[in-house]
Amino acid sequence: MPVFALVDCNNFYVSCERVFDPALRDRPVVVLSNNDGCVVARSNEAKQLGIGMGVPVFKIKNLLAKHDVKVYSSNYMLYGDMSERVMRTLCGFTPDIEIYSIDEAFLDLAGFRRQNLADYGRDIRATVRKWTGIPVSIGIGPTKTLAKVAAEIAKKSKRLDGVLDLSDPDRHEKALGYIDISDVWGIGPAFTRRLKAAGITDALQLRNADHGFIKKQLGITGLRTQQELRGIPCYGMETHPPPRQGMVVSRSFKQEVDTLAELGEAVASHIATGAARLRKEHLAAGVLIVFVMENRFKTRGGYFHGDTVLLPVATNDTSELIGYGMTTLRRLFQKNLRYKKAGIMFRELVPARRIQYHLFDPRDRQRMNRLMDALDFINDSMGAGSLRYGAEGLQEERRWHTAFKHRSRRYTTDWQQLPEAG
DNA sequence: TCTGGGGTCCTAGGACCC
DNA sequence: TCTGGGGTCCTAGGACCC
Repeated sequence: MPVFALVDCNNFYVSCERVFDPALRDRPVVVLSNNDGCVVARSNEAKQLGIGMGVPVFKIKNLLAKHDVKVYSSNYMLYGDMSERVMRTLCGFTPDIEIYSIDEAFLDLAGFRRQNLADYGRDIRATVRKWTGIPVSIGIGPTKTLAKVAAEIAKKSKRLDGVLDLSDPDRHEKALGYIDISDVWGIGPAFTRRLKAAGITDALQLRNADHGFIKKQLGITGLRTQQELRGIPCYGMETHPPPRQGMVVSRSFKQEVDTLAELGEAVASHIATGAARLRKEHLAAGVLIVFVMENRFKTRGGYFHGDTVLLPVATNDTSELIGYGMTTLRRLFQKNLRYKKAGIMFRELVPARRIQYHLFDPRDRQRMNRLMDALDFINDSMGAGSLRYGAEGLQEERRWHTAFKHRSRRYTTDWQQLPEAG
């Protein structure tokens, strides 16, 4: 039987910014989504001001100004690099680790049962803090869902020192009573509504509810969540990530766009990004989907316009994919529409080494592979976007670009942007 | 005026077949 | 005029996660 520990970075993006700017400590700080649209991370001080997760920035402009909240655009290069450092540190404590997201990992501590697990957790927490500067909370339990519950309480409680061990079933009842139904892993807004309508408001009530009722209301997923709250594991450790099923690259625009030329640049650049990612993962796509979207808050419906291309041979060749992408976009494009977002999806992914070639394929694929290798080498060593296709556009300021008005420096991944000691 | 991006899984319903 | 039943596969939409 595994013992799950969830290690959860506190306010991760904000914590990353604080590592490199200690002046942000004890101050309200928020980090924004792409295009500086919504709040995606908040310091505890910002949470206390009532700033919600996912709130559009324009709705809280006054609040931000009034309390002098420090605002940052997303800096994914920085956060991705900090995440790697945290995960590497965790790997030193056990080989049985599942990296669940950029800021969370499950560890299997079954081999450490003879020690005091909470002590071991505190050791992990202190080490991560010392080596990376990132504060974490740790929850321990017999299922992933209970480990999540424990971490949630550990994060909020002042007395717990950031670690809570719920491996003893006698402690479940009290812990579950603290947890609002909407904070349970697997219970989102729709399930919360259904459960609250039936008078179920906390995790303890959910655990004790009639399982036939839960199955009927929430389906098999809800039932699993309930089982997990009862200490019966439905989800195991996934130490090796399953192969991905698809890949999406999309961005909304700084300003709305109404010309085919601009949309073409956006789509071509998303294809270039996605194809490079495919090559990095040694995959090729059998299907390309191109889509453009109008402003979903202004259009009554039907704001999504997409079209699918079945590729004759699975490919990760940027130039070939841009060719198909542009043909598709021309079919899709409508004059007099104002577009707010463009994107591409790759589906039917196959390992690049096992591509099924065509007898009468007109392309010299080996030659193109060598070209892509050279392209990737240059962009890896000189920075993404150093070498681009003309179709992606070359101008500095375009309406379709994404806004990042408050981005911090790439402290850890760019020699030009190292932190300076004064 | 201003509202992110990238994933997975489950389910219901339709098409199709025998 | 009567008018089955069951299996599989696919897709779209909904729900969830971070």
